[in-house]
Amino acid sequence: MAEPAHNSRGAAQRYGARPTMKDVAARAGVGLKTVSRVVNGEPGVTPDTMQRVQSAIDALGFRRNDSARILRKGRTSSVGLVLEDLGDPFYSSLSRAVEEVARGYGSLLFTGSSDEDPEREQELTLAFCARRVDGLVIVPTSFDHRYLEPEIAAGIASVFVDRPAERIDADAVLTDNAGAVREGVAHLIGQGHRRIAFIGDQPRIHTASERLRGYRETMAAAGLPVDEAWVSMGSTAPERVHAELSRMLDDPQPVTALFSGNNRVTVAALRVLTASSRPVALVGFDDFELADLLSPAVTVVAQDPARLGRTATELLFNRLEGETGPPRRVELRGRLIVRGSGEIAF
Amino acid sequence: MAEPAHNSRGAAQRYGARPTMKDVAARAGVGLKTVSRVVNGEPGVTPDTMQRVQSAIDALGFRRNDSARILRKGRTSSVGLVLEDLGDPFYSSLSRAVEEVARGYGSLLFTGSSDEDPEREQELTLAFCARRVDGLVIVPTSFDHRYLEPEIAAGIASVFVDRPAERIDADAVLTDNAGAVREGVAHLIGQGHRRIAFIGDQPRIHTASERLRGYRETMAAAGLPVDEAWVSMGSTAPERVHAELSRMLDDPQPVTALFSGNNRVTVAALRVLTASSRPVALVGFDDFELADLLSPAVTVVAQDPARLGRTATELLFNRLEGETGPPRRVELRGRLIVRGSGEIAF
DNA sequence: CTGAAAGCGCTTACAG
DNA sequence: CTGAAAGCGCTTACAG
Repeated sequence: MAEPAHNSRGAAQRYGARPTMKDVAARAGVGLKTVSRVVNGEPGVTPDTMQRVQSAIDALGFRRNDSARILRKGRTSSVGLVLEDLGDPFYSSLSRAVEEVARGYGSLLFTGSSDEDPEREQELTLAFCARRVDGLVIVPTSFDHRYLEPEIAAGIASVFVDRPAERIDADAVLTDNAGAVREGVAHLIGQGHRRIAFIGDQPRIHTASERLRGYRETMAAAGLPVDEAWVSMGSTAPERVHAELSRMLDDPQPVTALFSGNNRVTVAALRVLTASSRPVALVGFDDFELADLLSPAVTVVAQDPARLGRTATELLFNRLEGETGPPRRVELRGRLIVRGSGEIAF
Repeated sequence: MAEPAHNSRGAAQRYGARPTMKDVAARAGVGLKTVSRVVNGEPGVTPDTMQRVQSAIDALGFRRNDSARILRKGRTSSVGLVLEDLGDPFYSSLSRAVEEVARGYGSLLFTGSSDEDPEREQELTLAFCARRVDGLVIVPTSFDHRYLEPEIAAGIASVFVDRPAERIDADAVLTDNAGAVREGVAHLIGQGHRRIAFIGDQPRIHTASERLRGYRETMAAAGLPVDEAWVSMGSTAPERVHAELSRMLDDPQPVTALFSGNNRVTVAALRVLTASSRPVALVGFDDFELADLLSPAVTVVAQDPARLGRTATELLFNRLEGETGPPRRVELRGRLIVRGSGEIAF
């Protein structure tokens, strides 16, 4: 990064311009501490003095430098949020909820996307720690969070959300993924389906493998065999989903229903199913906008991203306010929303 | 907010625990400056000394406090993003693009939602300024940005995006809203429509009034009268859109086409149109996921939120790297995407 | 009611 | 190659 420009007088142009409390004190003819009192609304200043200080503040365009304040005070009143992709609707709802709660506690929010890259997650998280955020809300992507141990020991609160921490014991707020999938798959079985496909995200992602587990358990409980050709885990890129689903549909013994492992898979699958001649039942994991307007409308197992974010952030601030006790794990239930696509009977 | 807990020894529990460079120096038996050199990878340290310092760092779990560093250096390597709603897909795409560019310049991102409340915009923006962000990217909602003048004078770069600044001269990256609407409305006229409705956001929002202007200009240019009953500006809450559109459709002389002023209006309108017995043409402002899967698929005038964010942030960093010159205004073109709903002829 | 001194944890500018 | 002193802009603890 470029350094700030300096002018010929050798003073930093950009930041040297900024008046400080010392400048205000000099102009108002008072001590530094008096300015500090006025700026922070502390009592014990004559109305007359206060007036003089305020005039100096206005004249100079002074604004307190919170970086300096933070250094002295300890608390930064900021929270870091690390997630997979700020641009994804699921995470943006979650983010907004985190923001609202943090705001209620007077905290500002740093956000960053890990892009499902463990190294990037770590880099971001530690950068937030270096800024001394009071706490972290993390949608983790890495397999080892021991890198956070010194930070946590030093007092940075952290709550994991959507997925649990790996190799450390930490607060986590999750959806009961396996349970939610069980409900969705059982629903398909209830409609008479026997050959049910499952297309999910990369198996190394905790939620993805949990959801797969829910699928397998439900099939097994119903005494239905699972042909491994019906199961596909990997990238949620549309091309891959298209290819896999097409393969399953073109089989001489095609699947008659699909459970899709997240909203990206659902959207990609919809494009294939719309083009398909044979009706195929679909239940998707995660709700999405307009699901009710498609034909057929899409049956989903919905998570509540805002609630995940809100719950996690409340937990974070409880910790910051001194709540001790062992790490907590909160599980939220998914909710089956019946709309049509999941009720296409076999 | 609660103050950090203090223990009975009177030391700050949370932050007192944190080792500093001084602690590292003491443990390694070197001077403070040597630690600083090692931490920052500066040259001129014996491998042996470096080794000793590194051991001390690891043993103590030291991480440089960037708040302190920032105070001394001037630059904070952070950017503040203020927008309407982090949870809205349009803005979350924009945010992600801002994040990517900022990351490329080594900057962290503060984000905050104004919720279309001018006071909240100002509060957030000035809070970011107090943290001494290097620059601001703002989707403005207030009618007067003179509150930013001292900050800008003091060197905080700022770029407005999606909507221009009011009452100050500042860099802005916008979509040519009126132009894009003209294209969409002309398209409807081309399909034979004469009674075309326009439902938009609150008229005090710049983009909303610009889009309305585009509608009126196109109708006028085509020599078509506009019945004021066809025009409705206000909240984009689904209930209001439902009521207004229903009113227009139930009229003895109903509208035969609708231009919807943004994605929230489009979504709300779709629910009404789906239930309508008579086919009504629709062109929406802003593209949205799955628009192509609805029946009919939805014709839109698309903006590129990621490009808006990227362009604005690039401009911001150009300024931070010393580009002077008068405020710039960049206008991006909208793009008509023909999918079906806009081609329902009269 | 008011203010001078010390210190938060770093970097800068300088000297050895 | 190494380090002591001063300072970034505030707040804290204390004295008057």
